[in-house]
Amino acid sequence: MLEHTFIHLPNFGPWRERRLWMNGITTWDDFLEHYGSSQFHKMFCTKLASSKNALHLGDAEYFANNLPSGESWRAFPHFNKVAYLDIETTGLGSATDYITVIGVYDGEKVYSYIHGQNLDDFVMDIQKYDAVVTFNGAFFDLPFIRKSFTGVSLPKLHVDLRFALASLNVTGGLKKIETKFGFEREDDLKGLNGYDAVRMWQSYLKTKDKTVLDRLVRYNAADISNLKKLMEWTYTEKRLQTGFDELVKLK
DNA sequence: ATGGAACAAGTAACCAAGGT
DNA sequence: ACCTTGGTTACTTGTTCCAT
Repeated sequence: MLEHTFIHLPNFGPWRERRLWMNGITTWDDFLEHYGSSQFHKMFCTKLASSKNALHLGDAEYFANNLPSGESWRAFPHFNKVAYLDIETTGLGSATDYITVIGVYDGEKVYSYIHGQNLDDFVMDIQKYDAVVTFNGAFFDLPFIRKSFTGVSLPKLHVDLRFALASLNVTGGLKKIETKFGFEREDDLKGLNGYDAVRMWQSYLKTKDKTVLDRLVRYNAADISNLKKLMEWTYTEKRLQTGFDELVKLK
């Protein structure tokens, strides 16, 4: 979707972008060809040349900086190193709360980082990724991570599904949305919520029972693997919402 | 060329919202 | 308890484009 995107140009909103599409200018190359010699459009052409270069180099940060934050979903299929991320903590963020588990799903495998074991490995490992996908991560997970690991560098490109889904009129918490989509969880994970994750950790600390910790880690893993399916659905719906495919098909 | 209507984008202030 | 974004509203600025 990026090479059809013009909304990152200054003074360009959805309406101007749509007008370009209607006039048959559907790609950056179309624009450069059509306006390349125009003095008036020089600024725009320079910007689009940078965009082409950034896409070629796989520079996800460029698009994170230039796309309006509600439009970062457009970059999603262009980068394959995507971290679906979710954390469990001892609470909602009072001074003494800390992270118990971080789960990262790369689309194939789940990596679990556990307090007291390998939690710190997260700081190095997360640098491999171009983008991060969360549910409500802009509020909760990412600030909590930044507070816990000062100076950690997280991928700049971020799709927060809570907001993306809300703009598609899908609202409510993650569990409610999963039910709406018919996603199933393992039997012993059904009905668990974030507060249960707090209690499982406390129980693990008290009893040192590995099966309790294992259940907490699997609960976390279930959250992130569902994020991928939601992201893919969100991408197709958001793309449909722009009207791009419909407009281009008419040509 | 110029004025101005119509609409888009930008800005600022405020509020609502889900997660562990 | 705590976080940060998007939606809403009301307003200002900017752009397009038609009538003159």
